[in-house]
Amino acid sequence: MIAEVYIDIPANPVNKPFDYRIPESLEGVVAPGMRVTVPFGRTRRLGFVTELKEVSTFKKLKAIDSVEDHAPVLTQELIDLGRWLADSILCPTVTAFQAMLPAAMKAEYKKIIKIEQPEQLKIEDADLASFFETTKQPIWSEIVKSHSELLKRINRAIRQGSLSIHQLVRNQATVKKVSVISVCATKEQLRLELAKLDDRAKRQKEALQFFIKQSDLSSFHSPIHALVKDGLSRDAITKLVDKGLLHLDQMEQFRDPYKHPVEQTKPLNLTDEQAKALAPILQSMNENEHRVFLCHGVTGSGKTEIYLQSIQRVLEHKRQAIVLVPEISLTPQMVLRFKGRFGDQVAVMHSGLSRGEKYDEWRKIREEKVQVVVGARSAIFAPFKKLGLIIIDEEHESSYKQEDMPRYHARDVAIHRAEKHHCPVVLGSATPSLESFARARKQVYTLLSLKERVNHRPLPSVHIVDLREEMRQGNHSVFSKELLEKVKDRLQKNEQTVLFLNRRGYSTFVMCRSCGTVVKCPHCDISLTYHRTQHSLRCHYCGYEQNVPATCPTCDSDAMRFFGTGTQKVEAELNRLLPEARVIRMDVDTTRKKGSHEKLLRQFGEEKADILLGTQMIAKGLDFPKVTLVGVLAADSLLHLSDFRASEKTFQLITQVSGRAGRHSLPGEVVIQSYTPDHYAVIDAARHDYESFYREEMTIRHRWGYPPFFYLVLISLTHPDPAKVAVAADRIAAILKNNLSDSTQIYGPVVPSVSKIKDRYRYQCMVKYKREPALVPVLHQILQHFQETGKDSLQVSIDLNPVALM
DNA sequence: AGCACGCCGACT
DNA sequence: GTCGGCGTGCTC
Repeated sequence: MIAEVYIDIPANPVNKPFDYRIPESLEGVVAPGMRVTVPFGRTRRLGFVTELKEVSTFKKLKAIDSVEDHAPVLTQELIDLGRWLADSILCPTVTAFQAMLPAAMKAEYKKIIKIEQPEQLKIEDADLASFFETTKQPIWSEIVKSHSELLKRINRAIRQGSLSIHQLVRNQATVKKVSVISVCATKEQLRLELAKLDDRAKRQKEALQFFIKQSDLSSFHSPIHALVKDGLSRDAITKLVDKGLLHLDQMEQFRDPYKHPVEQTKPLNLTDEQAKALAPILQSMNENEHRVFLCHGVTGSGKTEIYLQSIQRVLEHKRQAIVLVPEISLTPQMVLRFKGRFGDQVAVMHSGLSRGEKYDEWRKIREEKVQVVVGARSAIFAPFKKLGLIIIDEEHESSYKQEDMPRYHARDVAIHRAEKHHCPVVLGSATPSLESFARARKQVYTLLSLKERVNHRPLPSVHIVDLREEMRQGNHSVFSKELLEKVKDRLQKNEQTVLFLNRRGYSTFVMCRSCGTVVKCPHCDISLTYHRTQHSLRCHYCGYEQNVPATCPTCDSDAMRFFGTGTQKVEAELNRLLPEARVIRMDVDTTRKKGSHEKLLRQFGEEKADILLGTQMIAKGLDFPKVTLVGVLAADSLLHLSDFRASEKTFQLITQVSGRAGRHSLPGEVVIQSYTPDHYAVIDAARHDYESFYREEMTIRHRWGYPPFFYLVLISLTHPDPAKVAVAADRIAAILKNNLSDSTQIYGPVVPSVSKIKDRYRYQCMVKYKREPALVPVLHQILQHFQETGKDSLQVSIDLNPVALM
């Protein structure tokens, strides 16, 4: 038998299956979807078996070395999905496979130097021989790092055959094991041993007495650490194991990040609206019919309950469900809602888990120990065999699109998988993406509308504050008079406030007042942000950090001033203006440590703070009864991005943040501060009028030829040498113009607004098209010709349907 | 991605 | 003459 194998090298020239002979010893063991180690060129690599066959067009086949998995890690459906994905987003097929598996399953490659002829080596190079005698595990890469002076001599020894190099392929995935003790003796035998034991063996006697006391010895088993915790001695137990009275077993265990028992909840009564929305989803499941639903429901309209009750039906049908939630709203609160309803049938996948935990959650899915997975983007690849439903909450979120290779959109993958499984997809959002809403309008998707909050809580009243007016009246603070008054009022009433600002750090840039120089990152084309806690300037793109210059680096004047406002500055302002207020700040800087995100939210929930101040990450999912005021400090901070989705993002953000107010019995109020208070994104968000925003934005998209009216492709090039990128960009633009149809428009090459990142200069070309059959072949050709490998080379990245034009 | 092959310059 | 620079091309 012959296996087709995709080699674990994400590069163009090896992006095709390689044939390998299956040795007799592995006949019947190797199956499609398994990982194998194979000899490749002069190295050994991991590969994915995609197919078995009888004949190959190749004459001399190498044999598979070993199999890495007992059972396939990719189902047939996922293998096909990987191929489809690679084709549709132009990435190597292995990259697609890799994305479907937890990181722990990525192979680790090591080269180890082995001594073949110790005697010969001693004669030829006694020095080297003694070096290898003292190093236990001579790993090639480590020797290159710390003993590079030896390399020449090692190479010569290899040529002469006294040393050789061994390629190791290590699978990082490890299964956690626990030692379990059972008893393989009768009580009689135990009593006999007890009598025989020396008086000094006090601990062994204790242990024996413990086991004699057990009611049912034959079925007794317990992890060894539990026995130790109960006061028995580990040494005594192992002694008894040695004597053959006890038995020690290794048992596989899942690492469980959510081990606390969860109180079970029951389905809630649905409102008429909710019931009306749920019915067609259930019907579609009953009929095994693939349909895409767009559930457009205002914040607080009870979409989650609809999800939960649809999943209920999935489980009744003995099928499985995937629930995608944006990473930042995958809070413990959210997880609890699903665990509360479905208990241990739920696996959770998100970045906060350790490698091992993620691997175990994944294994629970593959081994069919769970029926539901709640997770961020990559959970869309959960290896379920009988999918009954896929839910994508907050469907408009840009985090569903992976921003680096493989650049897939979880929504597209979901729809593709659901088609294969003949099951529905439910997209949920209070602010659907224009693409999705347009499809619903065209009846490609089925629209489900929830216009009211559950229990008929009114949507919060929204006030827009004109910051220009505020400036004219001499108020240069980050707080308008109105907002500050309202915050004070909440403090007095013992209610809580959420303040939202989309910038972290203290101030966004440092400028010299006398010559206008702005301090920039030496590696990126971006101004540095001042962080007050460390009193340093930092680059939010590459992490570069430097001290604040005392004088201007250009003109040497000491007129360096801080401009722009970040969360740190707002925090300082709050402390100054309202010293009695307790403030929690949440941004990347305060939530870097594992678990701190949850900790801060818990503190706020327990009313240990009056004000929650934060960036993006507080816009979603928060549901605290005492929050009656939400302030958006700079509503237009996103509007000035040179991105056709700027208005859409602004509208979504304001709507989402506003939704945090007044979710319970106390009525909510929202204050939006803006320099462009008459922008339709601001006004429509304030009026909670999605339809109106949709109409205005669609007119603009139509006028400028943006999605959903046209499709986009963004081709980005980077190179350390600005001249080289420019040349390549020109040539690529020419190829596009020559090979694509006339109705397709090619823009660029242009230098993007951030022209350099991490010492690499950037250029971009954009393609706008409606129908373009030649597109994929032409893009393939470009990748083939221009994509180089290596660090100081031209990097070409192609983004089909980009979500951001950065 | 690695690694070898291969063809040019500056050294024991 | 050799060592070693990195351009090119292949890996079932």
